[in-house]
Amino acid sequence: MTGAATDAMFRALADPTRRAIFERLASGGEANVHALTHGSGVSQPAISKHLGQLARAGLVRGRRDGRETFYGVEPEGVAPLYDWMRHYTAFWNDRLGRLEDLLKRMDQ
Amino acid sequence: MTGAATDAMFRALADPTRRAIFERLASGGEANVHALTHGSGVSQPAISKHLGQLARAGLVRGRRDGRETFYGVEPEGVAPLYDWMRHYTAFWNDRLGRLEDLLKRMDQ
DNA sequence: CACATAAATAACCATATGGTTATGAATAGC
DNA sequence: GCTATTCATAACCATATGGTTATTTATGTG
Repeated sequence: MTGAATDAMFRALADPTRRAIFERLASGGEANVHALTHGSGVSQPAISKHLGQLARAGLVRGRRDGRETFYGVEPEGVAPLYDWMRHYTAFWNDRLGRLEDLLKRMDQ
Repeated sequence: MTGAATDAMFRALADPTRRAIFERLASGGEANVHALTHGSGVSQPAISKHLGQLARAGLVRGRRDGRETFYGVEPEGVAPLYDWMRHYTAFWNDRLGRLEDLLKRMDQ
């Protein structure tokens, strides 16, 4: 039905702590686990678990550097969200479809 | 931070059964609880509870008619999703922003 | 080498969540 | 008026989920 990727993504984004992590990485760029833990209100293991879920959903990616791991957003990871919106809501389908047509015409 | 509406929406869409209900209403138009229950794999009370959560998230709306309640999607309810995508991902911000500019120019 | 720091994992716990059956309240139909 | 139907709500239950405190494994640093 809805595809495993879509499911994982929606579930990953359902938790406010995880959304906060994603939003921070999206706005501020890469950060290591230590930095993400600081001021998050939860423990380091909690952050690591959230990062794991976000990574499994394709929303972030970890880059190991020595004893640190730097995480950053995976921009393409949000695509299922776009597709879902496009596919299942007539309103946004019209709107986004019209926009996509325009873009296509511009590129020609 | 993320706004109560956004939070309610993401949580409502996190469950596959609820997404299925929304998708069905989006594709097939209004339906009453009885019809939505049929073939859903879960009981009528479960469907009613899901509809309640979707309604509280602003994603669907119920219209009482006699002893039936017809539910349909609330197209504007998905807006927080669009806003979130637009705001927190540079990739889609560029893409959607560019598209919105084009639309605006077309309207003038 | 000894020690500190970073992050992942393990083990555990309280609670949120999605489901169930039973019941209630309102409306339709014979 | 009696009965059936539709939906919402109540009460309850099993499990998923998000959190915690160890602990382990690497990697730096004195």
